[in-house]
Order: sequence, then C-alpha cells, then structure tokens
Amino acid sequence: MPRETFKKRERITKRADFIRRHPDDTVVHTRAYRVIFKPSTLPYSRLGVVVTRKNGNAVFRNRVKRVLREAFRKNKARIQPPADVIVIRGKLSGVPTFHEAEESFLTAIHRYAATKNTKDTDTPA
RNA sequence: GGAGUGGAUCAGGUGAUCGCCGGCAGGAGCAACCUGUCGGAGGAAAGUCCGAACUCCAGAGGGCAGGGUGCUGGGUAACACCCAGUGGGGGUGACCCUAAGGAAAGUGCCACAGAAACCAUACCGCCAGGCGUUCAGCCGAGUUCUCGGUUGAGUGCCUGGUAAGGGUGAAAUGGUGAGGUAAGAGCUCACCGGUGGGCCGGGUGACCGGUUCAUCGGGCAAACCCCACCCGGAGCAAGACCAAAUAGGAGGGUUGCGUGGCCCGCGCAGAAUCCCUCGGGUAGGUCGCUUGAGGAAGCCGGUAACGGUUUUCCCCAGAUGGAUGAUUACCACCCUGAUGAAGGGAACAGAAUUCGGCUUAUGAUCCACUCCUUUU
RNA sequence: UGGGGGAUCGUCUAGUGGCAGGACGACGGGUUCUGGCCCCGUUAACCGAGGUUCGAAUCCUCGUCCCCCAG
Repeated sequence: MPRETFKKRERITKRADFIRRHPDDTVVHTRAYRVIFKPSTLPYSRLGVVVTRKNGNAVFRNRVKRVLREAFRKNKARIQPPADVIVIRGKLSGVPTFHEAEESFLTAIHRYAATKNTKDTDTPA
C-alpha cells in the first residue's frame, strides 16, 4: 500500500497552471466547491486550491486549504488517470470540516472517473 | 444581591496514528530521497498610526519651502510612548479625561438675530437746557370774539450729559447690596470674583500659599501665524550576487544623471565604439533571513517608568501560490438536564526584514476598591 | 508585504466652517384619443464613533469598506 504523503512537487505553484484551460478538462460541481481535473503528463496527480479573500479572513482560508489538502492526501491514489486538480471554494458560508470536504472530494473523483470511462469506451472505434 | 472602577494572568491539556516546514547529524559528495533528533503562530501575529535599527541614494553638508511635537520633571536607541507630578474638566464615589505655549507682534473670522460682535462709540430710552406747540389754572390789558406774562402736564426739533435698562445672541464691556446724582456710572464703600506687577515663603520645575499695589472690553490659534524643539528621501518588492533570454528597435543629448520639493554644494560620466529615456526580452536561484537595544532567575539603586550587575543559565518559527495540519481517545471548563446518563458549546483571530509603542477586535479567571439595597 | 487615493439622495456629481444644490431615476398631477416628448410638484443623502468650535459634510483622532500602484 502506498504511503499517503503530500510532497511539494504534488502542489500546483505556477499561476499559468491555474489559469490555462483545455478542452479535455473535466469540471465537476459539488455543493461548496468547483473541481477541475486537467489531464497531466506527470505520473502523479497535483493539487491546487483557490480561496479568495471574499470567502473569509485568513484563518478561514487556511482552514479550507488544509482540509482540502488532507482530503487529497488520503485519496489521491483513486484519481485515475493522474491529473492536475484545482478546487475552487464557492461562496458558501460556514466553517468546513474534514468529513464534509472528503465527501465532496470523493464524489468529484467518482464523477471524474465515470466521464473518463465513457470516453474510453466511446472513442477507440 | 445589583451597578461600577482599577489592575494582573491565561488563551484548554495529555496520548495514539497519518502528514507538512526548517536546523543539525548520518547514508562517500551537490540536488533529490531515506533515517534519527530538535524546534515550529499571537496577545493582539491585525490596522499600518508613530518611533527606531538595517540597506541604497554621497559618510547626508548649507539655505528656503514643507511637516511634526507643544504644562513640568524624569525614563528610553528613539517616539506622538511610558512613569511621577501641576493646572483644568467630569463623576455621589472608587476613579477617569485632558493637542494644556502665545489673543497689548500682526492678519483674518464670529452667519442669522441684535443699537452694538471690538473700535469708534452709538440707536431707543433717561436727565438738563434752549426754541416751538397743545391743554388747564392764575395775573394784567382790552369792546364779547383777543393779546401778553407765569406755573403745571403733554408733545416736536436742536444742543449737551449718561451707559442703570432694552425683544436678540453661543458670547454683551466684572457680580450683589448701599451711598451718591438732574439722570447716571467702580464715582465711592462693603463682600465676592478676574487680570497684571512687586515682595516673602515652599518646590529642581510646572506651580502653590501669603501680602501689597494697580486695574477691570470677548471668543476662535485641531484659522493663517509667532515662539521653542525635532525631522534629508525612499523602503527588504530596500539592496547585493549568479544564471538564463533577445536584435542590436525608436527618440533625445551638451551638459546629462544621481536628485523623487526647490536652490546651492558634492559625486560619476563626458565627443562616441558615449550617455539618457522609451520600447522589447527574461520572470529562475542564492544571500539579506533571523543571536537580538534578546529572554530567564538572583542581587543592588530608584516612589515609579527604568537602570546597573552576576550566571559553565536559555537559543525560542523562518515559509516563498506561502509550512505550523487531520482523525481519534481520555481529562479539565461552560450551558441544557435532576447531582446521573446524554447532548451541545468554547471568543477575536494566522508570522512574512526585525524591534519599541499606540489603536482597534475579543473569551475566561483572579485580586483590590467604590456606590446603592436587604439582613444581622 | 509596502506605498498612494477615495466614500455626499437609488445612480452620477457640486459644495473647504453657518439653508446640503443640480442632473438622471421613482412617485403623483397636467397636456394627448393612447403612449412618448414636454410642464408642475413630491420623495430621497453627508461611511461609522469620539473630539475642537456657539455651530462640522468641511478641521483633528480612531475605525469600516472600496479602488489604484510596485522589483
């Protein structure tokens, strides 16, 4: 079983990686977040979190980022194929907990995998 | 029991599992990775309101402009901060607040109202005199109707005296009482109040107390200003170094730049293969970067702020799309509940070059004190 | 992180110590067969809290929010 770590190379740090869009991107909406899966050439997935100042103060923004980072760390092995994942916090009030975030993250991964499978079955012919 | 004032302290704790950042050591060496070990948010880290250190501009030098501070004495690297006091104001009180120099250096403003808003004095009014006039009484002359004189009351104008009173206004030329006067007035007197000067005593000083003489016309300087003291500018995206990238594009120049308030001064470059500006390109890394006006404890000086000194004492975050987290167990606190079971809650808030302050946000506990009410 | 600027009716704006004004809008009325244009009237604001002053949108202090700039 692979260890559930989260190294620096698994984080999206370039502004261009946040902004660039591609037709193959898969966008999944959950109640509080918008999750964008971008196909990656790297053999592992990466995570980037967007929380603007309009969501709350610095404590709140740090909380959102830490909770989402933890959900990614625990479940990154399920993202197949590997992708750059960008999570955008919507305008929803209330302090997030880890369990809520993980549930949203898992549903997003599930829908992402579903779209990939249908594409794989449709396109080969 | 209620209301309140001042001060101090803490900012849940201990494990388990999985993670993140940094230092050190090791894996032969840089990077990466692994192992071990140590450390890892705050009282406000916040607002960026002051003051400094540090870096660059020249080792920041002179003048002007501009800005800041503004009772006294201390503290400090420095401050607009702190401590101790003085004066003034608020509160029944504990206690709190205080940008608190100068208005006879000058300028300006004080809307509306009001006679008048600061400098001459003056409008209404009051009083005296003069000239008219109306009415009444008395006297004289005369033919009844009239004329003259005089007294009193009223009224108009002029001259003079006066500032007691006058709707106003935020503010009106010391207040009250008596004398005095034609009417009045600090004109005089008694008490009270203010201002200025002299002298005496206390205090380092702001100032306080007493006495005596003179005098009694506002306010605003967080209006311009004057006086005293202080301040050069920019800011770690400061600044230094390494590497990568494009093509030699456009404009200007004798003085240009540093210079980002102005002038002087200073420094650098200075006839082109030169300099400046714009445009274009690059957007990576290393250092600065955490040991410092540092902390703790003891002793000494000081009312205190604070300072001095001693120690084999301690090292206490340094990220760079930005770490300091997640899950879970038990205990502690608060609330609901019945004391149990159970459930819920736990504020304000996240380092970014570093310090000293201020201000703002905010949970809990403790100590001392004040006022009111009730009981004894 | 550092530096700079701003906040006035619903919107855009003027006002630098003394009544807060204008335009557009909204509402009501008039005009018209009806609507528009036009005319008349009404409504409606000084970001918040303290201080200076007789008096503050204006001067001072603190706070809240918004915008801009950077090597």
